Amino acid sequence: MSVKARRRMTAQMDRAARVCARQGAQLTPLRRHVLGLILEVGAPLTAYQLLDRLKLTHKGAAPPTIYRALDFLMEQHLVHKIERLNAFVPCVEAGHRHPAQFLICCQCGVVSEIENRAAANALEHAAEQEGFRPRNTVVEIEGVCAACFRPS
Amino acid sequence: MSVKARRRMTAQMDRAARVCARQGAQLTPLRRHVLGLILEVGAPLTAYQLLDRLKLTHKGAAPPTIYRALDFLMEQHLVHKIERLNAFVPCVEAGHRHPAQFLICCQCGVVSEIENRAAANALEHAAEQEGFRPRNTVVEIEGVCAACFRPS
DNA sequence: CTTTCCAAGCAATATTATATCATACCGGCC
DNA sequence: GGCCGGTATGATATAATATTGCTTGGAAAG
Ligand SMILES: [Zn+2]
Ligand SMILES: [Zn+2]
Ligand SMILES: [Zn+2]
Ligand SMILES: [Zn+2]
Repeated sequence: MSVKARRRMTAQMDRAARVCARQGAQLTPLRRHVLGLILEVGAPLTAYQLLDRLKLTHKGAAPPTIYRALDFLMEQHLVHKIERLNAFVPCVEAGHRHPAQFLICCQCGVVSEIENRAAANALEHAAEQEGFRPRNTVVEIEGVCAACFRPS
Repeated sequence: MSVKARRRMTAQMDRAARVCARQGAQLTPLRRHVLGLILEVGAPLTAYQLLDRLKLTHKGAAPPTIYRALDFLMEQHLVHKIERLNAFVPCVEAGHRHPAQFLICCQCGVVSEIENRAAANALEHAAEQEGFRPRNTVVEIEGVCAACFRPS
């Protein structure tokens, strides 16, 4: 892991701590550790992949351990679940509830979160035209990322 | 099941038959039966719910039976999977590949598929801005439907 | 008739997620 | 100190979802 990446990770962790403090939520060592695993890998990880990593340092971790931590982190808007992959990624704009939009490359597996207001607005409009009140919007776009399309 | 609903179902089944014929795909009795189960219920059903129903008339059906049928039906664009629910619904515009957009009511559970070009275009645009080539776009909007919001 | 292909049967297993009950810890409070 | 209520975690079991591998049978192609 590069110095740069480590610095970014620390910044994200600090941010997470502030977010939780603001909400009166407890970012316990365990939850912090799980968030750390998600941040350091930088790729979508399934609950059981996280569990395996957690077990290395946290003997006795079991499925509920990881799922509870993930539930907490999702409630605090620190991580997202990618439904198509049953995998979890850090939120790029941690701490705010916002419509989730993901680009999922089916060649290299990279998932990137985008925040496109125009698209979010269009979707909200579409829902309202049906008399529907959106609460939680998820967009998952599978395709080929720029890097894979032009393997320069 | 009402007469009207039955007629609609027959029409959808006929359409499915035409779609498959056009593709040289075999809508076998088993696959047809599974599609029928999905059409007649009109609510999202999980694979195992479908399996239970299938077993009533098709002794010996097992998980692969239903998953294979569902895979086929999805390939033919006759049904969609709702990732958030691990459940399957008929496609309202059967037979065409198209961006999937769903409104999921968290109160009554109703899922309705919409086809909003503006939103689809906005999303495609958003992806292309990142140099991403979308292949398969899924939108799942959870919220409160008109009926539940105004329980007149 | 033989080969080929594909759907379906069948058994086992893998993966993902939750239920339940017990224990530990931390604060306020008497 | 001793108790109490709330929250986080430990521990075990089980539920729910999905896939793999191998076999069989029947129809279509050659
Ligand atoms: Zn986010
Ligand atoms: Zn890629
Ligand atoms: Zn559709
Ligand atoms: Zn509703």
